[in-house]
Amino acid sequence: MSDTKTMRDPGKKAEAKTLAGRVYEKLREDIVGGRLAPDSKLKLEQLLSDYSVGMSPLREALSRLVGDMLVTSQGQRGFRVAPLSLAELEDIAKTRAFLETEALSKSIQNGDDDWLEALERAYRELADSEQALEDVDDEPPVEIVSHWEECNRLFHRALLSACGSEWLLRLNGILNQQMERYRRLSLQHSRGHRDVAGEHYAIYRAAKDRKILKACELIEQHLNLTTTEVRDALVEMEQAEAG
Amino acid sequence: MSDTKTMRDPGKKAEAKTLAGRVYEKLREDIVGGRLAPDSKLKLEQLLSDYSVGMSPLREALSRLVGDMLVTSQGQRGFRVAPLSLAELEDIAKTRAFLETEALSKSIQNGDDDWLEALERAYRELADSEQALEDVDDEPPVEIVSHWEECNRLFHRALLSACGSEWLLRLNGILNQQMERYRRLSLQHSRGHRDVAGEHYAIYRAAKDRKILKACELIEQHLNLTTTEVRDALVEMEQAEAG
DNA sequence: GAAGTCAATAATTTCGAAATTATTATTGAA
DNA sequence: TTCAATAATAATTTCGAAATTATTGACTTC
Repeated sequence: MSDTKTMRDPGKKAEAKTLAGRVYEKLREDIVGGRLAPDSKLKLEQLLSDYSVGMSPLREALSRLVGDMLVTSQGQRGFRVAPLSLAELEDIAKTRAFLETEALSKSIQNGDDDWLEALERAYRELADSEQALEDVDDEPPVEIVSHWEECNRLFHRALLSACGSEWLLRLNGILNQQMERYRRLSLQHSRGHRDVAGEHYAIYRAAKDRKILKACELIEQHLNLTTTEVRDALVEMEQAEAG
Repeated sequence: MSDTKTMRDPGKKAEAKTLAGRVYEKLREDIVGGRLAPDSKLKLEQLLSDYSVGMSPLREALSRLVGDMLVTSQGQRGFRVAPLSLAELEDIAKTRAFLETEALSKSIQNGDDDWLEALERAYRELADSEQALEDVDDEPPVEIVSHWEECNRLFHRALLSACGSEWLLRLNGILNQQMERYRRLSLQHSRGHRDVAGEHYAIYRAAKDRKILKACELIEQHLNLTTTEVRDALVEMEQAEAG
């Protein structure tokens, strides 16, 4: 029987112990996953029953989300889900590319054998989950998709993990979370004309071979392709709304 | 009589309307200003009476500070002021220089006449406040120092304001706030062998003349000098503690 | 009819005590 | 004496209702 108290999995963050922490995570997932619509009002009474908690942990969770810029609050007028916009997408994408190429470059420079080993493991897990996605015909079940998203996140993390700057990673993480909102939004509109697995492999090889410039170019291209997909989806949605 | 409702001063953020917001600002100032010692425990009962508020706004303020990385919280064990360390100082300094040079470069590229005008105003205010600092003999009164800090912040803001990326500014702002904690700490130990006013003038001129590379070099040097001062002060303090 | 005032309603914000959890002190056994 | 278990204490966390503030709609006035 595994003891959860001693299971300090360093990769996965331990499940929050306080109610406030758990609500924070649930709310964040619901915002990033799009179940709470961008710019929609967050009515406290509604949330109280939806998440089955009292006022204090709920407000605490919302306050933390304000810090993450996933929720906005205007004094005495409650909370809203942070809005999405084309302009902000461009901004987030550019800034993220800037941070991520820097981190990748430093990571390849500094990364030791342990880093390479962890990178290989992360890549293989990602490749496996991408294979699993290929193997299903139509709509992949959420479980598979959700596992791929986890692997994808961990692969990117592994790539940058040796950059030597906790703050660079942290700031990039904030942007990742923002970008993830946009990406999830565009999942339905995805046309699937992209070889994401191939892109990942190329990045992995360049990093493994310590080709800094090549790896940075590839990851920038990788991010840009995602951005383009999201942008198209967003434009389409805004046109659908207007028309 | 001036109507505060219509006074939307865009530079200064309007005073928070809720109790939670005001406590947040007070707490933040007390942490950045060093009145709450790094790594010290934040006892709720103490804070309740110190800031004369109830539990809810206090916890809300603390939660937001956790998001700003000025406070840490470990589930069921309360809050602590985020610790300071030499290693983190280096990290923050490097990351900040990276973001700030990028933002300055973009700002000079994009900045129009309005930007230049605002920059000139900000510089002149800063220069005035630096003159005021020169004019007093011994310990300058807190009022003067505090005004200089405001001007300094606004000058740096004006420099970067045309960079075209809200997120770059926001992330840099987070790092500024962190750096400010360290800088305040080192104020007592400052040896005054620095011509900060001269540095500011040089940066201002380079930006005004659109010399991108020169301006970036100067601001990087400017930040590095501050970092060195802070580092020396920190080492000295740690030695004093150990000895 | 438009604009402003004022009550009624609905929402957010705040309080203080109850419940839960960590920490310390004490006791008993090896 | 040391260690483990347990009781006492101190702290954090949570609840639900009271207080405050915004919003809505009816009503009067210009």
